This record gives sequence, structure tokens and C-alpha cells, in this order.
Amino acid sequence: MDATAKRLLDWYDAHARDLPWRSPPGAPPPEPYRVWLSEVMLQQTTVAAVGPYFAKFLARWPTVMDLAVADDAEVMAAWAGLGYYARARNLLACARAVAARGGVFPDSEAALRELPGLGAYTAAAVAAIAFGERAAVVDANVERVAARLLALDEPLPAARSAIRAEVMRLTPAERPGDFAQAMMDLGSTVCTVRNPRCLLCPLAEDCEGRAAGPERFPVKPAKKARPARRGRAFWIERDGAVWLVRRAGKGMLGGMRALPDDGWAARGDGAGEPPLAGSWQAGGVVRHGFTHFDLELQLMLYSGSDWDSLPANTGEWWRLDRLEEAGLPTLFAKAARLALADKD
DNA sequence: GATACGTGGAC
DNA sequence: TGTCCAAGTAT
Repeated sequence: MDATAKRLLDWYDAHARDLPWRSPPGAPPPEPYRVWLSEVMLQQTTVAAVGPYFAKFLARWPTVMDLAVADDAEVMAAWAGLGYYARARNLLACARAVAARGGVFPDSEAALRELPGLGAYTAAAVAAIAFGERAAVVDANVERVAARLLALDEPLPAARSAIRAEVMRLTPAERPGDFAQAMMDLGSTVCTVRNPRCLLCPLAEDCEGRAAGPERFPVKPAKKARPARRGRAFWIERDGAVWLVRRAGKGMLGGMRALPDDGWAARGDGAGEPPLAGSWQAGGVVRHGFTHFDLELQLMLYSGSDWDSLPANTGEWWRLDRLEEAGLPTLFAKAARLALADKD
């Protein structure tokens, strides 16, 4: 085994984080279902945010077969607030694909890579952690650790092939899953984006980037400014219930329950019409930052009583005293909070 | 390779 | 307070 890998595993044996989806260092791996579920939730999402969602999903759908027969609406609602909702849609598609093969996950990186929602990272992570395959697990933590070890001047994303080659070279045949998790723990607790704790690092003696200033690595391209968009959302209330719709299956907040809106997501100009003609009044503004634009959402309150003109089968009346269960994404949860606060 | 796709925490 | 960013994937 490579000496660097050995140092890292020794460090992991002493310092591994205790996480709900993880086995202790050297212990038999968790069930593939748990590894897969946690890895999908952890895509671009912090450990702290995932914790309660992982517990909720595992309690409600203890096995992949349970998840495969779940109602889409329940799964989407359970995912609400976690973000990147394509993950929830792919989670269901993947569970059903696994159920179709008897509820048994494929055990190789290449076969896992064919499942919905499993890209290069997740396929390698599940293969290494759940099945002990020697696969190159490269996430943002590992990229940072590797770029610093090599003092890699080439900027991302072009540097990824060199990083992947280095990670593959370092990954041991013994305990590849622990090695992957050790690299990620190191990146998140020691080799951090800002103020890395080199004095605590088990790989300091191997690190080319330490002397040059580890924070220089990895080199990243400049960020683009986020444009601003405006839109309107429509609050229609009747007898202690609000009118909710289901968003289209793709695109922004796809597949999620929502307030009706004017199409800001698709057009960006907020040109769409309210679902009811008649009297509307402004009810405040919600500001919400998405990955690639900032939204200023004008909440519009309906003050008429022509509810029967709502297009049938395009939405549902949802009781206000159970609004938490609707599974609104954060943007619309904020808007609902505003609408209900205005009534006081 | 570039872009769309959420959210909340850290500093 | 605004900026950066996180266990990425699909197209």
C-alpha cells in the first residue's frame, strides 16, 4: 500500500467522524441502500442538512423495495427543503430500477453508473463504500486535497483528469471505502477551503502545496455575477385552505407542490397571468437566491370569490393548518409564511 | 466544456 | 451583509 494512503487510513482509524449512514473504520459496510441514499442526499449538500432527512427517509422507507412502491407525491414532499429536486425524481426512478432486479443493487462501479442519479462520484462512492471496490472517489473535498498534495497549478475543471489519476493511484486495494471517506473527512475537517489546519494533517509531509500556500489550490475560474429576476406568486384562499399546484416534472423545482406563479422560472420576465381574473392586491416580497439567479418574488393576494373559475384538475385546495405537510420548496414556504403573517 | 439546478451555514 | 461553497448529475 502507498505510504500516503497508509498514513491517511491510520488517521481515519483515530479521527473518523461518526455519521448515521456510516460504519466505524474497519467494520463491515452498511447496507447498499443506506450508502446510496446518503450519497444522493449528500450531493452538493452539507452533512448537517442531510441528517434529519436521512433519518426521516429511513424510518418511512426502510428498504429500497419500500421506496420503490412509494407515492411520488409523498417522496417529493419528504424531500422538500433539501434542494436539487431532480435528485428526488431520480431517487424514485433508481429505487424502481433496483426493485425490478429484485431489490438488489448492482455491485460494480460500471453497473451502478447506469442507474438514474448516479454519476461518476456516486457510482464510485457506492462501489467503494458498500462493495469494497477499488474505485476513484472524487468529490470537491478529494479534489481539494489532491490539488494541494500535487500543488496543481492547472485550474479546474481541466485539472480533473490529473486529479482522478492521482486519486486512483493512491486508492488502496484494502479498505478503498474507508480511504474514500478518510479523504472526504480530511477535506472537510483539516484540509478546509479556508484556514487549513496543516499542523494537524497526517499528509503534511507528502504535500507539495503546503509550502506554496495551500489555499492557492485548487485554482478555480472566476465566478460570474448572478442576474436578477422578478416574478409573482398567487395566493388564493378559501375557507381555511389555499390553492396549490404541482409544477412540471422538469426544470426549476420540478415535480414539487407550489403556489401558482407567473412563469418567472421559464421566461424570467414574469409575464404570465394569474389563474383567476379579478381583484388582486400586493402582499409583500420574497427574496430568494438560487444557484444561477436571484429572485424577487412579488406575492399577490386574491380578494375575490370567483373560485369556481379555477381550472379544474390543475391544483388542489390545501388546508392551512396542515400546510407544513404540503412539502413546499423553500421559496414557496417563505411566500406562504408571508401570506399568513400578513393576516395578523 | 458549459449551463441548469436549491438551500443554508460559515466567515 | 454579501460571498463562497457543499459527499454532483443531466444535458
